[in-house]
Amino acid sequence: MRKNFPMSAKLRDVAEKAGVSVATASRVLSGSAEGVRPERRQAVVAAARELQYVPNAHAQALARSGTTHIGAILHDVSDPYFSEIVRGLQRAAVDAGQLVTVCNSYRDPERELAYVGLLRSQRIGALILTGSGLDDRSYSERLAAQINAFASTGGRPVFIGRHHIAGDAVLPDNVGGARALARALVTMGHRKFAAISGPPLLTTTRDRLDGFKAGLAEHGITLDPAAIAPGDFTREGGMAGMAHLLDAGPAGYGSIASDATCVFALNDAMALGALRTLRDRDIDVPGRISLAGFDDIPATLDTNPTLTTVRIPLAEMGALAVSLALEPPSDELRVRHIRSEVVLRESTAPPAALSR
Amino acid sequence: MRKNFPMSAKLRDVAEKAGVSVATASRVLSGSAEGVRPERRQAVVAAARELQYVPNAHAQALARSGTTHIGAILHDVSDPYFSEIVRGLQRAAVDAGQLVTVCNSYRDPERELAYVGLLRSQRIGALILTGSGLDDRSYSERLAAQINAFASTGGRPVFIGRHHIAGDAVLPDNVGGARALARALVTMGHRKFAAISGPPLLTTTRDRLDGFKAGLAEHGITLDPAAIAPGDFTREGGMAGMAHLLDAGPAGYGSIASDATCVFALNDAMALGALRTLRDRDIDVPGRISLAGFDDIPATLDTNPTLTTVRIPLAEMGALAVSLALEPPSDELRVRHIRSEVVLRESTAPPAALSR
DNA sequence: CTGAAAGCGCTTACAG
DNA sequence: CTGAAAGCGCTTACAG
Repeated sequence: MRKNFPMSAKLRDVAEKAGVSVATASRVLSGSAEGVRPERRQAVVAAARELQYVPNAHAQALARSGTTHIGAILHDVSDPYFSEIVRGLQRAAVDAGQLVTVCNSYRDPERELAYVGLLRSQRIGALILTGSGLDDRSYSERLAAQINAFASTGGRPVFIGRHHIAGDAVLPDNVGGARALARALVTMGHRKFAAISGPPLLTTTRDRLDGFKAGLAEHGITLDPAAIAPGDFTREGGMAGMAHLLDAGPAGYGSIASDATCVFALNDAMALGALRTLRDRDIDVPGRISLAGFDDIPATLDTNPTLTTVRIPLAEMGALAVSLALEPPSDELRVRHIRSEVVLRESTAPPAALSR
Repeated sequence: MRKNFPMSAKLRDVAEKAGVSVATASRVLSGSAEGVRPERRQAVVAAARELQYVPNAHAQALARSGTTHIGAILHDVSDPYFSEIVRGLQRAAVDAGQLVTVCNSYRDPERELAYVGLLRSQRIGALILTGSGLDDRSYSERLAAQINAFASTGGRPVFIGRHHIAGDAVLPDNVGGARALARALVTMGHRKFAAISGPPLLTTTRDRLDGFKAGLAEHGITLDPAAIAPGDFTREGGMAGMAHLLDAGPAGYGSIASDATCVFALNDAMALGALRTLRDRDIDVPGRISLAGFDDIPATLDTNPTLTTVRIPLAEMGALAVSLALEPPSDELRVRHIRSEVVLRESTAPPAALSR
């Protein structure tokens, strides 16, 4: 590509114009040495400006064997959960003088693996793998092989979210957050629950569901498996999940609306969808049914009612991952546990039976 | 960086292991030639896999003088407007086998300029400048100089949004959309309007405001300058803008609430903020005041009431920009005009005086 | 303080 | 079909 175009000015052009050697030009332009006579320095700077010189980063990367590029692989930048993480990641990366290449895997393991290879070939210094791990043996092993190869050549992989692979990681407290949420809802007076789940193999799904069940169990409450609708962490999934609960419902009850008083959607995107379905059917939230999500994405403040959720500091997690990746490597695994926090808003209230 | 680490396998290693020359190894691995004897081909492939060989993209870029990388500079990926554009951009880029590096300028001209340089040095093949232009002479000239330098070496710049710089562009119809919105609102019965504006120098702000005024003017209605609150295209700006309108209001009226029946927030993010302020003050929307935004970001469906807005196909714009950038260069300027469309939802209704 | 030269890891005419 | 060699545009010991 770009075959028959005038090439952009190169270091040699600058050096010639300034009447110095390329070595000297390189020294002043990449600042690696301050020991250049002021007059020459200025000549070089002037020549570079005049020629609109921009160094060829590839040549630099090759000569230095290293880049100032970070790679990030995540589900989808336009998903608010990830876009918040990316925000923090970008901020921290820029502060450290790093550029970041963002790749959307759409939760496709093959695509993720392919991106790891692509980013490795870019000789990125660090790779942030954002998003849930997968309870899949073969996938984990293949990913681990790639990641280890990357790390063995000095690359710095960092995971955000629980994976079945040893490595530096930033781990949100999905279990603890969901447990705390369950406790809060029980304290509020709820006894019968339903849930809208996430993709079955994601560790995030499992952790949040396990945590929630554990919180209920503390009060002797169990979550009827029939009251767990399948979901996929999207708004549409939340709509469908809620419809599933309302229409099919736990066997014998006809509909959860006549039974459960509170629904836990495993993430906010689905909670937004669930809220939409409830509203379309004129089911009052929280009057007739309470609804809670997880993540605390910005949109939770714009719904009416505002959404009860579990806050995890997404942007901070992104920034933290970058700083982990940029710290000098160490022999021991670095894992940062991120506290989550229940945020009670308008979508949850004591069940009608109590408030009557 | 990565100094005392075992280097990753290089082509020479693969070639040795396979018992062929690096030329041959290169040919089979980069597929540039199918004319390699099957047995050797297989040996090379096997060796590459065994060594976990990943080509060094920098060496390739240098040897080929070209990359498969696209750069994009935009305000902020976590802003839903841009995150939608990025989604489309990513999709189209990946389909074309391109990686994309996303840079957040935060609307800082200096930062934007710096990124253009950085991306040029990465020898990206195309650069997508996303976001509004700026009515600023000095900025436009400096940016134009950089862009022209990029283009003159075969780079493909594409603008999304109106800039004061000649170049291929994807242009949403801000003027027409705002005009159509004004018409629709007048048809609905509104006669007195207020607005929450955007950053003053952005062409987007100007276009939307001009279009809106033009639409009102068709019906002999003028927008009182005092009824235009300053804003900044953020949710917080929308909250403040609405508060400004409610508290200060046009001189002589005390508050727009007692005068205007409809508020136009120049983008959806601000409309969300405005809605929040109205709700906090128990002002019914659309009962007492109608509210409209612009962009049709996904969140407009999750508010209650849902938000009237002007839809511009953000993801498609991103994809279109990529395809413009990837088309073979041409001598004439390519400009794609993107139609916008008024979407009436629950936040607008005939003014109370009419419906009474 | 400065320059000539080797080397970073590939690709690609050019011969054979 | 295959290999030796030049070249992509830098950086950086190594001499001076």
